[in-house]
Amino acid sequence: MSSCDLIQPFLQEAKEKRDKDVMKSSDEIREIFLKYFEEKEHKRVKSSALVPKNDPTLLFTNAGMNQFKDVFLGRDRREYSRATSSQKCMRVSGKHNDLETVGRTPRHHTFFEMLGNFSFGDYFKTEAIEFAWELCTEIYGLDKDRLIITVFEEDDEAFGIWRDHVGVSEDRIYRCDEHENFWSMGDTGPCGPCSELHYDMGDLVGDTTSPFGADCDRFMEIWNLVFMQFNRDSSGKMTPLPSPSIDTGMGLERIACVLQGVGSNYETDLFTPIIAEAGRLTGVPYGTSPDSDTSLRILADHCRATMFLIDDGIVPGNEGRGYVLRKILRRAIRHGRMLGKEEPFIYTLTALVAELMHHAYPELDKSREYAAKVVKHEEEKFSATLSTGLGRLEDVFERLAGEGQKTVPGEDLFRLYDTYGFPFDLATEIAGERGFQVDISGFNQELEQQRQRARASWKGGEAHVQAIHQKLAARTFKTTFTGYDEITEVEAKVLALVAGDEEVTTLSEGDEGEVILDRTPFYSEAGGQVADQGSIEGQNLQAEVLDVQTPVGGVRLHKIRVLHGEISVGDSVSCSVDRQRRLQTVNNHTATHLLQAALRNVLGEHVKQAGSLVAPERLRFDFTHYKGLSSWELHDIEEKVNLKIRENIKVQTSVQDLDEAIEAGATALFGEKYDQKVRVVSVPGYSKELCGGTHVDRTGDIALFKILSESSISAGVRRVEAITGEAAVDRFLQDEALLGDLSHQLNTRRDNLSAAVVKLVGELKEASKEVDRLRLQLAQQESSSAGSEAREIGGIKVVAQKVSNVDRNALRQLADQICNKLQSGVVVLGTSSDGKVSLVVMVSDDLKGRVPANRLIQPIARLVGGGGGGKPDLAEAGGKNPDALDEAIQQTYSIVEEQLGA
RNA sequence: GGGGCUGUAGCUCAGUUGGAAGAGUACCUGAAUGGCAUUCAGGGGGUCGAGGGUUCGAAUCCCUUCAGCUCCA
Repeated sequence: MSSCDLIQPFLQEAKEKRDKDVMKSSDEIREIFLKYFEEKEHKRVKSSALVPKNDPTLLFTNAGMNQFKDVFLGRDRREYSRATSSQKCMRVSGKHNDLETVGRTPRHHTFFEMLGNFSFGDYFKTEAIEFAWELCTEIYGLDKDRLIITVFEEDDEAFGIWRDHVGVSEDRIYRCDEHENFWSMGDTGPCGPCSELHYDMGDLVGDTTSPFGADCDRFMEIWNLVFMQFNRDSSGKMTPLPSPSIDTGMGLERIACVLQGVGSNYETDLFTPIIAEAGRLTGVPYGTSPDSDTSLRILADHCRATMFLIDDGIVPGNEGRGYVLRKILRRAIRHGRMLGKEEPFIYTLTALVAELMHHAYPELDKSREYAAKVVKHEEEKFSATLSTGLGRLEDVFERLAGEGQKTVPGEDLFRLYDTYGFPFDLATEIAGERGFQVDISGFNQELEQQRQRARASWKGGEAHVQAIHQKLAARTFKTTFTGYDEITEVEAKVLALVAGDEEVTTLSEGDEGEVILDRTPFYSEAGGQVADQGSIEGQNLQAEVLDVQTPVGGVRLHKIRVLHGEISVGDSVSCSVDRQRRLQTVNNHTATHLLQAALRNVLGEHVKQAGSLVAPERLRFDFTHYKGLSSWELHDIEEKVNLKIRENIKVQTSVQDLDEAIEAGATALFGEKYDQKVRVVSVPGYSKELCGGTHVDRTGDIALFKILSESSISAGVRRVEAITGEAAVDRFLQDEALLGDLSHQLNTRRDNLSAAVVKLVGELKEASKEVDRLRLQLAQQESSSAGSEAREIGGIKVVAQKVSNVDRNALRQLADQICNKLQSGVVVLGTSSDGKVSLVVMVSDDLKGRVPANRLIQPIARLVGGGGGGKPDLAEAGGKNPDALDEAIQQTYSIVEEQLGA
């Protein structure tokens, strides 16, 4: 094989670089890969974000093909059939969970970059294999004698290509089983055999004798070529795909390891600067001991992951992706501590990561400072978690010492870990220092139980796309959207009709169903903007449009209800959007863009959209920010948005090439997939966003912008809700009326309202205190004028009285005073108000053993139709029968007598 | 998605079968003292996260909800 005419100059250049040793930097290795496939007519595609879009089955992007998944599945089409990318990936949960092994092996990472080339029904096995071989041997200059090939055991075709076409000798081609060399996306869908390139590390890892296939570090898989050849249905039957595809993946860290001639990925230039800096900061340089080296490797890995996750809009939190980030960060902090560094320092390492990687990922520059802030905050918070955990651990030690135990039960350790986030290994270490054993198996048992609980309740899965919609998608309808300019009386033709789960030819009066048109003014719900509503009319038809959705690419479904007549496939109809509703929505949409610009302006460049809703009534915008907004900031934001509205700027829209638009600074939603041609909406001089939504003509149309609320929706994500136009004006008028009413009620000028309320509240407080005081005084007078002399019952002074105009608090205070005056005795007071009775019984300390208040009060309370209780020195009760109060008070003496006698 | 924990004065937190909302610290006032967390006396400060229920009575029990922490997926 030879044909590399196309890339002769490129090949020449590569060879020269190799000879001069400049090809060895990872930046260069990545660039060469992408450049090579560009030379082979591949479209260079930017890495998608670590947060997969529209794929609930994935927590993180974990392979280069993720962003092309819908293309492979035939749900989406691109303008190119060959692509290449360097994809950011995370393998930290689910099927590929490498977290525990990171840093302990030379190869595993949480974050890594996957180089890949893809064919969407274009070339297949022969070219894929040729490309891989040529790039490895001719361009990267790998030693052919160190390369080992594997193919799927039944894939004679691939075996043949390697042996006959490429010329690899048979003894270097291994056939592997389904487990190793057969790939599938899920239980159903595209699948096929793979072929892998392995590199013999040999002397680099000090192992030149292990056979291929042994569990060792000698042979490293560097490239996996997946041949998407079949479609597997739910019964397991495989049918050949009409246009087979290619998906390949080569870990950048691994090929760098090979090309830089080192034994471990951690010794490549992707890691060494971070490890060196971590060593400097902790004072434990690399090479000090195996344990400290492991910690340094973990630190380096986790710092990379942290920086990239934060850049993609993730904030440490307590669930989902945020939790994974927190876990990674805390592991890093923990290893920093193991190296003796307790003060925050990880945040300087993440900044270093941003600096090292900014050639390939220039966006990191923008989030470097923000990431440092977030990481430092997390480092400080973890310290707090550790110290409360430490306190709890001390309590456990104390308890065990009291019980004479020598082993910390697994239950305690698990509780500390599960509830308070105290690391198990740290607890073990401290226990050891205090001379305690730990029950490891007990701990693991608890952990396993928790895992099972969580798994048992896991219901998640892929979002369900109705079969009928899938079927329609295959027919590739084309619906032209006229709704940017033309929204009423748009002539269209009915292409298809759906009722329930079936395709139909006609919908009649009273029916609800879905219709696909060739042209439509109706906006389909997307990008947060809700769908248009309106009407469809025809010769013998009147129907209302309730909703418009696009469940699968290319299928724009109008959900309608037929009011009169009927609609059939092939009919010509006239479509009109509800104009009022649309205008309000449009106001809110453009305002959302202004809001986002203002947020970045006021809060900083780290603000990233995390969701939005644009409805006719209001708009909602979620974004990443680490703390609540002050009223000053909110005010500032409102002011800036309103200023732009008053400037009455002409809103411009244009269709541009994606890369050009991004280059020109357009804000793209992270994780969103865009076509190659994108629509850019800009408010010149202020905002520029990729957006398919509908917008106002001039910003002045919005009239007024008012924020209604600002709140938190999850850790690190804030939500702002706002209104515009008519709704905002209405709101303003309502507020006006309210203020007018208030100043009238308080009889003061409106600029004095606040002061007046403060004064009023203060006075009210004073007054109610005064009332309490006076009531008590009154009650005192009443009780003394009623001749409160105590009766002697069995040598005990007893006072029983009814008082008026006191609340329960005063009743208690009064009883307290009388009791003090008696020095030794029993006081029973009762009062009634609002048809209810309150009773208090107080007994001096010396008597509470003989006549406990809580026992005495019960029979008295029964007399007034209630119950009560309390402590021996003080009891309270209530009742519902005020008429019986006098009688109950009188009965007190005999009840005391009874209880003394008993 | 499933567990566990927390929410009480500006801050750190007590609060027992449901029965008087507390301590330390900070703050204010007064007096004494004068060397590194000065002492003493007095005082202000609370929708006990929110809403509902049970009860004569709820910080406490039940339900709902919000926020934070933490583990598992």
